[in-house]
Amino acid sequence: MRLAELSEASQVSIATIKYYLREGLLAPGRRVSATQAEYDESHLRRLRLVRAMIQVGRIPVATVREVLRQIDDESLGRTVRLGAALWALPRAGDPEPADPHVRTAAAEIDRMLAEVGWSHAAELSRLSPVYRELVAAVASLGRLGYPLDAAELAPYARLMEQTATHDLDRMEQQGGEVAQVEAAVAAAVLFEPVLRCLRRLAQEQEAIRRYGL
Amino acid sequence: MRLAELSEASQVSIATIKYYLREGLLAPGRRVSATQAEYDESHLRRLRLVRAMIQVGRIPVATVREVLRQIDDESLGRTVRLGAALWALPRAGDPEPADPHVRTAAAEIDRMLAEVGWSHAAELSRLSPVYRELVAAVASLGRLGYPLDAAELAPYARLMEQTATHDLDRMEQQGGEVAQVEAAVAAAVLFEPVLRCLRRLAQEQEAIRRYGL
DNA sequence: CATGATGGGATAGTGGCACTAACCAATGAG
DNA sequence: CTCATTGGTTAGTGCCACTATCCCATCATG
Repeated sequence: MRLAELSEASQVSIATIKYYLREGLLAPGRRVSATQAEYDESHLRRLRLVRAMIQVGRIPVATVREVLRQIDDESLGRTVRLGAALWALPRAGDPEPADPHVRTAAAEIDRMLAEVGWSHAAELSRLSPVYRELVAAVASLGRLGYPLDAAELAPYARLMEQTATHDLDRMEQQGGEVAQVEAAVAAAVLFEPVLRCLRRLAQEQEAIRRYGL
Repeated sequence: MRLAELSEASQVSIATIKYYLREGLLAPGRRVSATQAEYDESHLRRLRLVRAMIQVGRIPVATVREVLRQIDDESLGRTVRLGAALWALPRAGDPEPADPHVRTAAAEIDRMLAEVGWSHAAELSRLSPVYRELVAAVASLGRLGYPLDAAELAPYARLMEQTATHDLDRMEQQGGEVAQVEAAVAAAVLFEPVLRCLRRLAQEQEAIRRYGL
């Protein structure tokens, strides 16, 4: 497959593919000669993943590069690679630890972690960028006047635990290690719009059920 | 409260507040005189909502304006106002109906709606921009090689149904109508990062549980 | 009353980011 | 031979959320 064909198959313009090559989001093709390069299915798959992360997941190019670096790091085992790829994802700034809203948010989240039984890995969790992002999100809700305590967070956490089980089940159906980690990233990133839409549809349904049309 | 005080209380720069006033995201203050204006708690609350929507929810300014217009539309009842505000939120482009991935995605979603019992409002659902966004999201997953069928969507839908119940319970705890609709928007928009983080934490937990550290 | 701060209004500029267009010399296919 | 394609490079575009600056009519204070 040449560049033009890759562009045709992926519906991504040649200029954009060149840009991705430049930015290191796509491995260079196998050089057939000094001015010809051959691309294969793996390039097409990777290109689609990149597009999906950027367009559907709205992930900045620099972050995508970082995630891909983890996916392709052969020196890591599956779990670590998966974790590393997921840890590379968050894009929110860290919370300000002096802010009182942040302090109460962190305290409630810790209580919630204990409540749902994730506390055996609470130390690990606190290291995770996801944890800090969660603190920031809960704090900003508190600042807005919608405080969330451990009791309110816990049921949501349990529901997300169930979705996570589904997610990993789906991941395990994939073949190779790279494909599995790619599937996990896809699940983490691309599934989010799906869940978001399902939740809003469910909200509409529930509102209709409660208050009529 | 004068502009400088509003800026101080909200930690939003005067220039930015002026920008929001210009863009119609914030009602002008009560004019005390030709060159003085007075702002109150409602301005502060609204300003915080706007900031949260833009910074946490990454919602474009034009969309925020549209959502606020619905929130403030006194001529609508609560349910309609809520629906209108939520319908104003989506920002993804409509799917291309000719695309085969889109067609299968739509078919599976319709089967899923029937399966989870939302079909009594399926016609309404299909009108909703959320529905079209869902179709686009599922289609793009399919294009990436991760097809989702009705059987896989349904459990997620049921889980989101449970979160939606929680959401509306929380909303009903709010006092006035505007506050309730604002709370619903906050739930729809600002809760998403919280859910996203919880899901990723849960994925980490589950990965550790399955594969060890 | 003098003076410095504050207000609204307006306009132009900034910085980040994801492309996008254009050009180039080398090369390969028909 | 001739024309299309390649990788590489550079500069430009368009959007968007601010941000900075100016203007000058007030207003608060001494």
